[in-house]
Amino acid sequence: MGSSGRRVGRPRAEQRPDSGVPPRDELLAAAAELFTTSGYAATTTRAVAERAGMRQASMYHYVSGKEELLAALLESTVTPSLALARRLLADDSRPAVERLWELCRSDVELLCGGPHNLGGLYLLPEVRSERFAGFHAVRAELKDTYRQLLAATEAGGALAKSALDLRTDLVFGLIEGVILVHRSDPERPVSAFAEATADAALRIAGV
Amino acid sequence: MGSSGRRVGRPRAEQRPDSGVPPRDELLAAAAELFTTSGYAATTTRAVAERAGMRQASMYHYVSGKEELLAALLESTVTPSLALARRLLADDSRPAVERLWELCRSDVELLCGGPHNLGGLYLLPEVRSERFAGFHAVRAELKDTYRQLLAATEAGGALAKSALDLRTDLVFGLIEGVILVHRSDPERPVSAFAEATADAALRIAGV
DNA sequence: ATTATCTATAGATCTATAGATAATGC
DNA sequence: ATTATCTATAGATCTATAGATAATGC
Repeated sequence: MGSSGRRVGRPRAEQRPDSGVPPRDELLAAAAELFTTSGYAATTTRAVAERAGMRQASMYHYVSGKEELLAALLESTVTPSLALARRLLADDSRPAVERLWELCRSDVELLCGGPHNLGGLYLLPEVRSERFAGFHAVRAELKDTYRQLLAATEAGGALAKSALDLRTDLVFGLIEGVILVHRSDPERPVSAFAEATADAALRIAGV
Repeated sequence: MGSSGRRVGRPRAEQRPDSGVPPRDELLAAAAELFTTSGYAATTTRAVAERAGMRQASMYHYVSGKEELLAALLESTVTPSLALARRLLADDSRPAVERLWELCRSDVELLCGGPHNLGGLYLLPEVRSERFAGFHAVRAELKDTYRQLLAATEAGGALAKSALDLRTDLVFGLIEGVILVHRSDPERPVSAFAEATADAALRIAGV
């Protein structure tokens, strides 16, 4: 009954010590690593499955194909970020600048931290496809929260709509741009960098 | 003898009005468009060749394969930028802040302007490969020029090395980050955006 | 009986080469 | 003769399905 012990079904061809992680999650982790390193199109279902410890065909027992893996990974990156953004937006016990700073810091941490470079998924050309509409919707909402937080700051409240939109784009661009910085230098300690980026974001925002 | 008129060799299967552009350049343009839209791995040699008006196999008369196309495109994006950077670095008739601003502005213009989104090539995961060492070398030199210009500003001269490096990364990150901004909203007028980004870069730089 | 896996493979690619062909050049 | 192209295709994939197999569950 415990997590280890005998498992139903034919044993795997290559046995490994049971990690305790459900197979679907192992597939996701394998896909994350391979997609960010080699790209989506260049990653074969065989590579994903084998890295997750099973044969190529067995993958289809858990997912419908590569596309589902990418969709799930994308949403898992942006959803926690949006959750935090909403919490910060609602929390009026702290000044807006402070909350904006915190959102930036934590987004950089999310994009650059973690075992594999999850932010790197944003760079894949395939991501633009309509098939990932779910991800795009969440991301658009996240960006809108940046805009609202920015508007709620003292300096931000004075901006015309077009100026506010431009600053939002620049701030959001800086945050997503760190993915590229992180890609060229993955060794850099993340948390100091996240704080420095949040500082820079506020300077761009002019608040 | 003129550019139009009869051409040596078997005629193409699908004839088109002669564009006057050499076939290799047409292949490069086709590859640029397809690589940035669909990605490198997902773009087939057939798609490139056919968009350039020839059959798949004919492409090999001009290039050795896809890889050569990407290498050439990458270098063509970054080389003009480095040339300008060097000119600006040498020109001591103007204050360093002004020259840094100009470099930022013109890089954004280069990355986001142009017929196809050339900056989008930077986002391809394949670009990290050793095979594009030429591109990486030029890009590293470009980044170093940013650093030197930053160091030459009044405020920049006072920074410790580690602080200078961090600011360089942030500025360079912002500039490359505009590729992502431009990808989400390709309609935005480029030149105003380039100026706004250069302003933002100076604010990040703290100069 | 149910489940998780396996092996095998059909069908659909895609790349790069071989060899033929249809122009101009001399 | 030279050149730029073509058609055809071998060889190497890659995806997704079909059907077999080896566990546990009852």
